[in-house]
Amino acid sequence: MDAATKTDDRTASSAVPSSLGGDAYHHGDLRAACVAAGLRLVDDGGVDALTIRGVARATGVSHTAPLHHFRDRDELLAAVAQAGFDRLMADAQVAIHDTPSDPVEQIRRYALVYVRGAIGSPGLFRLMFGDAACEVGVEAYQMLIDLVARSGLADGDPEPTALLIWAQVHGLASLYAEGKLGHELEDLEP
Amino acid sequence: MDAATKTDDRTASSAVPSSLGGDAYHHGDLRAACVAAGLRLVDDGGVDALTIRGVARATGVSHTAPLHHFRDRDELLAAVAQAGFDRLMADAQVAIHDTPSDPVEQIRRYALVYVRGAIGSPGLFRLMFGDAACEVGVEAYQMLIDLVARSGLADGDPEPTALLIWAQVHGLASLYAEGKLGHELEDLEP
DNA sequence: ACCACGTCTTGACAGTGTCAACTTGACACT
DNA sequence: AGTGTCAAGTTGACACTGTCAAGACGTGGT
Repeated sequence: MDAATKTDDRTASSAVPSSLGGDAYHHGDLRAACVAAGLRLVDDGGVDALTIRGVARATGVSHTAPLHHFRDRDELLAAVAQAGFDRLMADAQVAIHDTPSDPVEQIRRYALVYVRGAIGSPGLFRLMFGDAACEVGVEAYQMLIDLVARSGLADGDPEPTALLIWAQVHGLASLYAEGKLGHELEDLEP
Repeated sequence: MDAATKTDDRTASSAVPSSLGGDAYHHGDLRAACVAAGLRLVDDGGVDALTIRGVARATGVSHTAPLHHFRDRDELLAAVAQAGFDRLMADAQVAIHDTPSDPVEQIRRYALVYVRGAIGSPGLFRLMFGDAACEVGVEAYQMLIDLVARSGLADGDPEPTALLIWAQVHGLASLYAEGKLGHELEDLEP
């Protein structure tokens, strides 16, 4: 067991507004520790393995301690999904940063990050798009809209085009995450 | 309902629910009844509402009776997903039957059935594509491959083209099922 | 000093999946 | 007849989960 206690880096979700109250208390930062443990549990074990008592055990606290940071299990799931989106956005930003003058190439790299994320962490991907985490993920979509707008692929409103691209990429990623695809598209990966 | 199709395999040949008065010790066809109840539970309540004890209550048997027809909960989920695919296939067959000479139109109708199914029963759709029901659903994919092969849209192997179409349609359907889309594509529905 | 509040703990309750052992009914056989 | 086998359904139990109600701990404010 590593890093279960006192995870003191920018682990996740400092972008959350102040409505969720303070952090850094007795445990150090139990909320962030729960999210980190939740990411690990989801990665090996799927969404079902992400339980309140599971993250409590993983962080070494009692079984109801996480409930002081998440109203119920759905809120814990949403927080972990938010962390997944943060990671996705960060990866996309890194992948895009190399070619700031080629928006079409940026869209392609965005799609690659998306699909690779689904392949690498199918459980997390399924949580991000398959559960009550509805509000979350809007930023990732907005990012694609901006890319399409800058690419000139769409005349006028970029949203319909972005929607189709999103659906195409999301569909491929979903099928990969479900294991329904093998290596048909491996040649897509540069 | 389309419950009594091929669900019978080991009930001793006859065992027809003659005089299903309700007091029979042996339920007429508990397996089919569990699948039907499971479809209802999933429709209103989502995948989490589909529990062994739930279908047992809905069918009026004891809480472990379904376990004689489904090894565990996953097998129950898979059976309900299979029923969903059966319904999807039947709807697609009906929609396609009108225009046997226009494969491209058939593909369009297939996609519409797919997306409409996701909108009409998001919980069932999520179960069909979001859980351990991996093996299931191959027939629906095979059907699309056949349509593409007959349409002449692909030169040679129809599978890559079918895969892209499937991903596009599946992505749209997923986003609808998750409630991430409103009515942007309503004009697609004729 | 004191008190308040946020944090965590203990303890409990209702559901759930799943197993073991038993009972009931329907068939086949000699 | 009787007997046996076996699928189908029952009760009961165990471990696990989410969630609530009180109480204990420690830190900060006054």
